[in-house]
Amino acid sequence: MALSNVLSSVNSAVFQVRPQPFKDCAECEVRKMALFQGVPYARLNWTQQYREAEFDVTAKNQLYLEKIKPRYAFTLVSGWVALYKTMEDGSRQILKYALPGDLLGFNVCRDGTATHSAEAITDVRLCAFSVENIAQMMGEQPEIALRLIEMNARDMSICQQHLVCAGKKDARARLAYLILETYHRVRKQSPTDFEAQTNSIRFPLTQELLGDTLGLTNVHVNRMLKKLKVDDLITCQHGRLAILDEKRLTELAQFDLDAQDVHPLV
Amino acid sequence: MALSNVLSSVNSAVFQVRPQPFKDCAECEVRKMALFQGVPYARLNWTQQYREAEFDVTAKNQLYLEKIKPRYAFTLVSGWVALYKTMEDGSRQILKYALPGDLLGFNVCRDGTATHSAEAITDVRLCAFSVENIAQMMGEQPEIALRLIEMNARDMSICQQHLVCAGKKDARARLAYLILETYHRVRKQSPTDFEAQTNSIRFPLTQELLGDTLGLTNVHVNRMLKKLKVDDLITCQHGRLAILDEKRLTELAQFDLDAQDVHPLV
DNA sequence: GGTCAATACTGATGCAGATCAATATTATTT
DNA sequence: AAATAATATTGATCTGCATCAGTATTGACC
Repeated sequence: MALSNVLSSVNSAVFQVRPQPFKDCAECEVRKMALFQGVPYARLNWTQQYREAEFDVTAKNQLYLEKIKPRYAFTLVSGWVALYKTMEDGSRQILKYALPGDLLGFNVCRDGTATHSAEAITDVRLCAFSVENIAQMMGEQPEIALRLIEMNARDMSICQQHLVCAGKKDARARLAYLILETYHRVRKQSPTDFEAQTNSIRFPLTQELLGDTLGLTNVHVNRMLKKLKVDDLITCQHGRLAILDEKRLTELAQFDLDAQDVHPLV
Repeated sequence: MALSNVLSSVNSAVFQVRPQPFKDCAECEVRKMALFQGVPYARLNWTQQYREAEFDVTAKNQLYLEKIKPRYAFTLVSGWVALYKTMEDGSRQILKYALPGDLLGFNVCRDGTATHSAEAITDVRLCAFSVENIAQMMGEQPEIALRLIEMNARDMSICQQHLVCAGKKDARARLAYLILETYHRVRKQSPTDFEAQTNSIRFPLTQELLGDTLGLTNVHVNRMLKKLKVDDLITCQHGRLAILDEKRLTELAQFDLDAQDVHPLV
């Protein structure tokens, strides 16, 4: 992706603020997966006050950009967001696809600028927290800090596994790994996007995005995807992906389901 | 490294318990870099009670192993530890080199088993916490939870940067990156291993270890290392590494010093 | 339904880094 | 100091994926 693409998005209107009033925390469909998971029901009017706004952002817009101070951290309510770092030559490495419940933009450089950029892959809805309020929020509610530690542990494990893929696996295994990881994450974090009948998930990732995630070219992703299809391991078309033979795919990918559910010792 | 190598280390005696009594937290040389950083001086007798033992472990022994329940989490007091995942073919991907102050073995799978293995690269000293006590410790002292979040943010950023290297950079840039990152980490976390005179650090990593970190063969690491030497960017011999031209090396590696110091929004 | 842009697909060729096979050097042990 | 093991170094060859250069298909918009 060209760098100009990123920069132009910033100058154009990125956010559409959702009409007030937005939903209460008590009615939030992702709270049980998100940062406020452990907050008792009776105290949700307390969490409420830290919510700044809800944003709806359409696909291909940037939520925040590397080297720029973000005004908000977000909980992703619905849709997919790609977090990525941009290289000097304008290409990018995708670090993670955020799914509903995930926390975005919480870690920054010492000067307050973002360490990476975030792009809406689909239309998304975001719950925004002003960066100024977060320290206070964390201090007042210890269960939030513990939940953050838990979410960090999971994210860390996922990142480490991607590193293993990049360092030690060939293109086909890496692709199979990403597919399986995504399949399991979607089932957990976005269950309405899973259809049991066909064992398939909504899958909005283009072959270029897959390449930017795996350190491969879109051309080579295409060839490996074809291999997985002709081997009757998956089907992938019209924005849906079906797992046809999870067992064989898991072996091929050296995918470890246990490592998807890592916890701190607390 | 062959898998048998790992397993044999477990069966042999791994730990030598250091003669009691061990140092107080108040005298600990790494506390200000470690998990107890924020604990007020007056309350260090409180942290004290959670420390289980001190261990001295000699180079090439394993501290804990993937898929096995560890009995302790550790703060590394001195020396270098490699954290790695083992592949089906017996090769390994090194995830991180732990340096003094780093916390080891804190994240585990749901069943309590380690997600990765840990090997002492040099002789090391460890401060051990029994896994049973950690939850209580974290609950009683909120500044410990916040410090953990901070350490997680830093580790996450480092892991993401390695992912970028593996996905987007050629062998020479990756090697240069690892060298610079290690150089800066050693200066901060193990200042006695830095010599300003020669701008050099203690560097116990073999070319095989470098390869296992970067997803390269030891043969290719050797060739790239030679390139960096003939270009007068570094010297590397007898367990020491000197940076001769940090500016050019930084450019070549696309190394970003800001990303070494990532913080949560608290 | 037609136009246009984005995405998917295919073939030919090139190269960075792996693999294989030694030899040389350095560190460790006796 | 000699023996041994570990690590480093070098050359020759091979290969997985990149690159280049298209064509085909799909989806979005008028």
